[in-house]
This record gives sequence, C-alpha cells and structure tokens, in this order.
Amino acid sequence: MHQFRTHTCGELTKADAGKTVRISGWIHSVRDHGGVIFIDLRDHYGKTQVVIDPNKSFYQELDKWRVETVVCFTGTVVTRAAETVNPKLATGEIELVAEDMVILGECDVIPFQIAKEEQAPEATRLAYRFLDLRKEKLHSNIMLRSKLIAEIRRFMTGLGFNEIQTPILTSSSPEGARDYLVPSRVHPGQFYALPQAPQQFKQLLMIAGFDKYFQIAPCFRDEDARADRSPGEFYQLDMEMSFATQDDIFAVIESLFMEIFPKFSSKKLTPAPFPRIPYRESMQKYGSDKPDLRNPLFIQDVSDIFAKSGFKAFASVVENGGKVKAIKVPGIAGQPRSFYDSMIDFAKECGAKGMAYIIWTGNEEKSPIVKFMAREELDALKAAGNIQDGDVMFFLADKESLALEVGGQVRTELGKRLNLISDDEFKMCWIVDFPMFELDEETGKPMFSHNPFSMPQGGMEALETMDPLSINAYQYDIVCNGIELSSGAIRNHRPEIMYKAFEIAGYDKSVVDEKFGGMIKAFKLGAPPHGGIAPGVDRMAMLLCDEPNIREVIAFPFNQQAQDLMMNAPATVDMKQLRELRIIPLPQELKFEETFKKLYAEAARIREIEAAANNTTAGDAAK
RNA sequence: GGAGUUGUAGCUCAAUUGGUUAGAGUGCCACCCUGUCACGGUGGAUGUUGCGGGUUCGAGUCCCGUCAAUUCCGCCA
Repeated sequence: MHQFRTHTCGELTKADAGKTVRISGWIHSVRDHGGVIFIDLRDHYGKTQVVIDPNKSFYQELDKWRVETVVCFTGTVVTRAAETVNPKLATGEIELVAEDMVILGECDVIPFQIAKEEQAPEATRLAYRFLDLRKEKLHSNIMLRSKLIAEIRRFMTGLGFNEIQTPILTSSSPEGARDYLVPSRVHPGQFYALPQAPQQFKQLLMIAGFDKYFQIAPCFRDEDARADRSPGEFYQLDMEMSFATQDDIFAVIESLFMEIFPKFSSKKLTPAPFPRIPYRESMQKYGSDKPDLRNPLFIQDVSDIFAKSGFKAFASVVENGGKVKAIKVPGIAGQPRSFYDSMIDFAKECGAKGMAYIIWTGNEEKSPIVKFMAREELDALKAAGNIQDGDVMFFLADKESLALEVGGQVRTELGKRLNLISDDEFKMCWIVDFPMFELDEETGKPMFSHNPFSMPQGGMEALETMDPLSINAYQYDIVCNGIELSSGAIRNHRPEIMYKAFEIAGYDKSVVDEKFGGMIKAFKLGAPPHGGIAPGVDRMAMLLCDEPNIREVIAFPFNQQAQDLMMNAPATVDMKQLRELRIIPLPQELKFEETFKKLYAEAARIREIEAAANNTTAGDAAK
C-alpha cells in the first residue's frame, strides 16, 4: 500500500531536516540545469522545492513530466545553504532531495499557464475552471469565501441564530424577478419554482416560533448579469428575528460586519453604528440609493439662485418645475479644457441635455455662462458651495429626477477620474426610510415602491390618515462602497394593515387573499412582529477579495449568458425526458414545419432505439 | 431587447497615411547547462488576422453585415 504523503507541500521547516518524508502535488515549475533539476511541487497548502539528481533511475520518466503533472516524491529534507534560501516561500529554508518518484496523474499541454501571471480569455478560463481554480489568486479567493461562510455560521450561531434549510423546489413567489421553473412529472403542466429568496419560509419560521433564523441560502433569479451580479444563482446570508426592531437588526449586522471584515481584509472599516441616511436624502445628495461614501463629492440644489437668472436656459427649467443641481469639486481649476468637455460628453451620454460649469480662479469666475449671470447670483453660488479659490462647480438643470440621476453618475465619474475614491477602506451606510408608495406615472395612482410586505412606519394609523406618498416603510438597505449588500425590512405581520396597504395600492381584499392567502392565513394565527435582512455572500466575498467581478469569488460561475461552459449547461435533453414531463412545444410559438420536422425525426429515432431494445435479449433491465 | 469597447500564434500584445514574406515575449518541441526559484542559452514548429461580403492594383488596417467576449442601460430588493 503506497502512502501518498507524510507531509503537505506547505509545512516542512528546518525542524524537519534529516527526515525522510513523502509529499504529493502538482509540478508547479521545472528548472532543469542539466546536472541538477529543481521542481516546485505545489498542493493546496503551499509549495516545496524538490531537488533531483538526473542520475536517479526515476529521472528516465522525465519524458512524461510536464508542468501540472501530479507526482509523489519520497526524499530527505535538507536545510538550504543560507545563500539559497528563498524568502518568498514558506518552506524556503528547506528543500526535498528526491530519492524516489511516482507519477500519479499525467498532464497534457495546458491551455493557459497556471504558474505565471497570464490572463486567459474568460471563455477559456470558464471552460477549464478546474485549472483556473489552481491559480493562486482564485484559489485563495475561494478559500476566503469558504472561511467567510464558516465565520458567519460561527458568529450567527453564537448569537443564538438557528440555521434551518428551506425548500429549493417551491412555488413561484411574489418577489420581483423572473423565476426558474422546474416541471413537475407527477402533476403534468404544473411547475415548481426555485426560490428567489426564502422570504416567505423565514417569515413562517418566525410565526412557528423559532425566534432567530439564519441560512447561507441559495437564491435563484432569471435575470441578466452584471459585474457584481451573477446570473442564475447566488448566496445570501438570509436572517430573520422575531420581536425585533429595525435597530435590533442593524445591531446584529453591524456586530457581524465589525467581526468579519477586519478578519479578512486590512481595509479600514466604518465603525458601528454605521451612518443612517434617509432614502430621500441619499437621492438628493448622491443621486443614488447606494452611494459610495468614499467619494467626498455631493450634489446640492441651487435652483433658487438660478430661478430669476439671466441665464435663461436654467431659469426656464426652474420656471417649468425643474431643478438645478450642482456638484462642487475642490481645487481642480487647473484641469485642461478637454477635461470639462469630456465630462460634459459623459453627462450627455447619461441623458443630460448638457452640463455647465464655473471655475473660480484668481478671484474671478471663468465659464461660458458667467456673462449671463448677475453678481449676486455668482456670490450666492459661492456662498452656497463654500467656494475657495481653485474650486469648480458643475451644474445640471432638468426635471429633478433626471438631474439627480445624471448628477449621481457625474459624481461617481468625477470621483473615478480625479482619483477621489480611496482604495483602502470600506465605507458602510444604512439607507433607511424608503417610501412605502410612489406615484405610478401611467395611472397617477399610488403603487408599492419597493416591498409590499414591509411594515409602514406609523402602522394602521399612518395608512388611514397620511398622504400615502409621505408614508415611509421600515425598509432598509445596507451599502458598502457603492455596492448594495442587501435590502431588509421589518415585515408587516398584521393582516388588517396588509389589506389596507394593498387597498391603497389598488388591490382588492380578494386579490390579496388569492395571491398571498398562505401568508395571510399564517398572520391570522398568531404572528410575532419580525424582521430581517439578507446580505449577499458573493458580494461580501467580492469586496473582501478586492475583486471587481463576482465570478472571481464563485467556484463555478455562469458566464454572462447564464451558461456553464465546463458542464455544458443548459443543454438540450432527451425527448424521452420531455415526454415524461409532458413538455409539449407550443406550435404557435414556433415555426410549424421546422418544429414538426424535428419532432418526427426525433420520434423516428426513438422508435428505432425502442425497437432495437426490444429485439435484444433482455439484459440488466428488469421488467 | 438597446448602447459602448474589444476580436491578430495556445496565451499577452505589436504591425506608420491601406503597401510587398504579419512580428515579439511567453508557452510548445529538440539540444546544452550543478544552485535555480518567472533559472539561463541555442535552434525549431505554430496564423482561415472571429466569420461573410464590399471598396481598391493592393485590406490585419477602410466600409457593410454577422458572430463572440466584456461593460453598461433595460431587468434585478
């Protein structure tokens, strides 16, 4: 019986000198000096230098050696001479003098290099994901993720949270995204849905009295990808607490983040309590509900100053109900003209009609619009922006929502181009007080603005007495460096408040009963007040690994088209499976002829196979 | 579904205003080398310039179409 190893490639030290040991791993690199050969042998734990004398008999097998071959070396641990120590290697003070060698797994020429910093095309990387995962950075990303999840479990369990699995095969839920559907064999024509989130289950767990629940929960959404959004599936730290206020939820997440972020990254973390920013303030100040607070720039409203201005373009916008928004950028008066031009182009690409700017330099204002403006207006701007010499202000005038939206993008772009965003900190904030309702621009009536199941602030009284558009929900987001880590809410657990909220949004009681009857029934049978949140595990890992793309923290990610290029998913399936599931193509959705040609061809093929099977003497297949 | 960027050797990239045989590094193959650790040296093989069409005496380069990758918008708590 051949023992594969006595040690890993990462653990031998000077203390082991003189021992005969055995290590196994991948040939990371070969340095053949003719009279002596060095091999770096790599495994999950590290690398060890193996020294080979070409006179050894096993050297003859060198022909088969190639980088990434899996081999087992037996040899003696030797302390390296001082001048040959490799300080870059944890095992760099020793080396293994090989006495015997066995090849455990041969390796063809690899499609991209693993030992060298060489970036292969995404499609190749994904098709050979198991090779890509051998690379140091990706390997360590996946390990960080693994440890992150272990730490989350440890911490949450320590706080008294219970991890409980919820169904993967469930029913289509009222979340906003498209579902992944799974056909039912037992009930032809009916479908399971994969959960977009275990939302209803975790609420039911609260109603069932489990008090504190969490789960590293897989979630499935059939939506298109982004750099920070993997298509198809992702993981959340899903959690829910009974008898909890919004501040209770915040305290748990803050303590978790304070515990975890410093463990996995040396970047500076916002100390708890994280700033709470009301949704409306965030929109006004940052033009976004997920502001990157590392960026010091902010938007301010200067509509009043331009209301009666001689600069008619802006004055008329204000007169027609629009707004003028300004972003001050300190000390950039020295930027060339081309900088301003390209920023204006950028604003236009974002949907602005244009963008104006004023440069304060040497006690005077420089700008194409200054000549239209009165002295008092310029002074008022200077005061409003607390302008110092060398500062620049950019202006966007439009319908308020558009001016803010573009302003938000301009703010981010300025931050990037001017290098205002520090790379060594995590700036956290809570966005709170999301409006419960917003105006449906088509119907002019209130509709739910985010989650219909959040508790309105002020409860029933607010719904009955206040203007719906001014009611806030106990609904919140947590944002880190401009990335939304999660939404959460204190849930609406009172049926009568639920009916009332839906009534305001234009839904009859019967509709609520029909669509959400299960939940309503549960709420009627003793539901505790409860709330929760579900930070994205992938996004947390992405931030902690300092990766710009979420694929870099997922072991086997989809590509942007939601395909797994290694497993070849999705794929066509056998007609037999489709028949069994009663999946019948709808002729009106397909070209008739083509469809039926294919069907007939497939049917003929299956008849052949079945006929062949029937003709052969029965083998393993029991009848 | 829409927009931007990119597409040249296995990989990273070069190739002047359109100009003659498309180059370099790395990898691959062969040989040399006893202290390297991204070892070094010599030599060699490797290209449908994504694909299809067009303009031109001549296209990697210009035009049109198409495909693919990626980023963004739509969508998505």
